[in-house]
Amino acid sequence: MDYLELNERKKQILKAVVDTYIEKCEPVGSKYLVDYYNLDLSPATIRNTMNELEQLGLLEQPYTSAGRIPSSLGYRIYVDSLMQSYRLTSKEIKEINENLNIKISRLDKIIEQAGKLMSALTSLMSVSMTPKSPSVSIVKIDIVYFDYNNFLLVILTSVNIVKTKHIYSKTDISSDILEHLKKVLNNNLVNIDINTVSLPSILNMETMMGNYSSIVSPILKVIYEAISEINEAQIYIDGAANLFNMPEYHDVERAKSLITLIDNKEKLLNIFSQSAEDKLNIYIGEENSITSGGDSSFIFKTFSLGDKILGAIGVIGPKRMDYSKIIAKLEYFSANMADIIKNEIDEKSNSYTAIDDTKFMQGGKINNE
Amino acid sequence: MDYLELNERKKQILKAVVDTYIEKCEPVGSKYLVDYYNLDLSPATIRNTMNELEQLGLLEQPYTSAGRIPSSLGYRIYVDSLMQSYRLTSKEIKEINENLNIKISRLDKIIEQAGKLMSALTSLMSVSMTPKSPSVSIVKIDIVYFDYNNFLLVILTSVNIVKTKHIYSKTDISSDILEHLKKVLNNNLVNIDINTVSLPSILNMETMMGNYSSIVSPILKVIYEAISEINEAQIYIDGAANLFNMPEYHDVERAKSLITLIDNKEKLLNIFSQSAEDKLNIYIGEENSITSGGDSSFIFKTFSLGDKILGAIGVIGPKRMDYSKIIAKLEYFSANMADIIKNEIDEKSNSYTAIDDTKFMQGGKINNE
DNA sequence: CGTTAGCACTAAGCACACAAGAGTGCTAAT
DNA sequence: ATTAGCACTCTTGTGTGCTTAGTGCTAACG
Repeated sequence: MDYLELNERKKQILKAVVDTYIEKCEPVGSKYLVDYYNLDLSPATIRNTMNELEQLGLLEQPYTSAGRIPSSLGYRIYVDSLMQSYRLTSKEIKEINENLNIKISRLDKIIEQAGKLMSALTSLMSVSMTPKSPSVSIVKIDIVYFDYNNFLLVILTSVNIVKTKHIYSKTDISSDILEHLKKVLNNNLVNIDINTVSLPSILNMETMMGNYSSIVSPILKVIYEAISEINEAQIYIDGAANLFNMPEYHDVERAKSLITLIDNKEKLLNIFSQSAEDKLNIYIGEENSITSGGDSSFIFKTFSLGDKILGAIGVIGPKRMDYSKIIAKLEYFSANMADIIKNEIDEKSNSYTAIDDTKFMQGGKINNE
Repeated sequence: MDYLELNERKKQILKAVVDTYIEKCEPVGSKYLVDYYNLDLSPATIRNTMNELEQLGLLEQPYTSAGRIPSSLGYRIYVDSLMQSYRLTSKEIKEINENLNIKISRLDKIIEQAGKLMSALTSLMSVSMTPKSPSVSIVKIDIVYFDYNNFLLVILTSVNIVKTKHIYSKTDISSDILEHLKKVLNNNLVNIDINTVSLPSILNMETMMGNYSSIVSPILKVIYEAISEINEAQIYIDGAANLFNMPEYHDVERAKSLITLIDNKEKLLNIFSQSAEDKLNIYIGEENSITSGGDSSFIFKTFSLGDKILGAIGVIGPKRMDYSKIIAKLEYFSANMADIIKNEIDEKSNSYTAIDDTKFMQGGKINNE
């Protein structure tokens, strides 16, 4: 089904139906269009056209002699070709800007916060994601010494991710051995693509450690783990409760299918990862696999600083969502996220910024020396 | 209303009503009790007793001439005094144990995973929390040097939390200054209660840095931030979709009130923090403030290793939940979490374990030296 | 020939009545 | 003190008819 096959009247009526349905969430009848759009046509003519649009698979009828609602394909044509792009009002921009003045500096927290804001702005459920970079290399490896048995592995990567991991060793390890290990690690792991690091290649380094190879072997495994975990993305969902304000999710089954995403984010991760960067991604109804019934749409966009992808943000809601408005907000958001983050760096703490991280050791017996 | 004021028959009937209602989720009538419990009484007698129990505020009638359902107070008496404690079957224990064999080592991930397991086991929504220690001190502070402008602050605490935070400085900082700063920090911050660290006390150290005070001043602010963030607890919610399987949450408003918790975890944090440690905490209906209508109950328990609290885990669901079974599982869980975590330390990676942590620097211009 | 008026038709929504069923409270008998 | 019996209450389900929104079709119209 192509947009070009539609004559002007069909386009006009399809657009009118979608616009109206987005607003009212009720099947749209011919009379309504006559009353509220100046089409200069009689209801009968509109009915005929609607019928043809139904034949084309762009409109649907919930039951005989009800009004029409758009099909997924109908929404698709609408989004691709018919919809007017919405211009944010200055009031809306002001509202966003006021809230974008985020007072935190961790990228993951910023992204989480952005998600919260996005769901508040759209009254939908928002999904935001920290970056998952396709090719990352290690810039530097360090090991911080706590005592003979406890260390902190620090890995700095080319995408400015700092990965830290606590290492606990039952056998004592002297700082000499550690220094040696550090050198070997930096010589062998720096500047190569993380995805090419294999367990054997890591264990190769064991032999380079000569006498210490057996002591160091388990540490290397931990390092391998840390490296493989660097690309783990984080997904935040917010505004789930918003769903219940929309009539389509008063049906418990539908609501459930979206709430399930909160527990199981893999699906979202898949969609995110197989989607285009820096482009608006729109999945309508059955076009995405996130909902069983195919009643929901998912729109998102990545945002970046320079050539670095910083994350992605989007919303999930009923097929009947106000695409143009949401797209406008999403575009504004992604365009400005980079600036916000940049500003943070400059303003925060008199030219200082910090990305922090807290984790727990599991009862390792760490003593002050 | 005290349990002791009830005679044997009242207790028996109250228990029977609660048990039945938990199972059936339908008002319980006198005839049902006669048929399924050998009370050796006629329906009429039971009706009289039920009436008295209603006067006492332990039972409620949805409408004239319906059966009875327990009130919050009724559940309370039931939970405190009437309920038989449930013994997990060997099959159930086996099921738990199989799933408790968690293959990860980060405490926060373990707790998240435990939450997932708990919700799967109970078919309710689970809530789990990482520890929030009342008194923590710093054991060691380190600063890892990346280049003249980028460092990683590492703080090791007495509760084995490793807090890391990236520091970016516009002005170059030599490793000499950094070494000096490290000494000052360790001399002044180690071994004192974190809650007593104030911003002025941190800025006092500025003067100790002599000539460098102005350069170091912003870094100290970041350090203060890091310290104040150490006690941040993390809350995980899982199994939200389970709610929709229960008739009480087919009412959208009720479901909404619980789903809201996912977006706004403060409420849960409050309840967690004002509750007893190492004791089972049970909040029935209006006894908690998490739901507007007071239709839900919240049960949780902290778990610890030695005298260290490792976290808390619990479930939220309808007042009509199978208290005895859930309590049994929660107890088993909290009793065994410490062991699991301990085992992890021993088994993982040939006597090594690691707690990791990944975060992002926001476009700081970090270069390999 | 495209457009429209007119009309028959369909299905949902709503109100209403009515019967069945579940379970009560009360009273009088045991 | 307990219970059988009965009237009463309220929910639930079903069936009926009316109304309403909106259709599809046909025949007339410019």
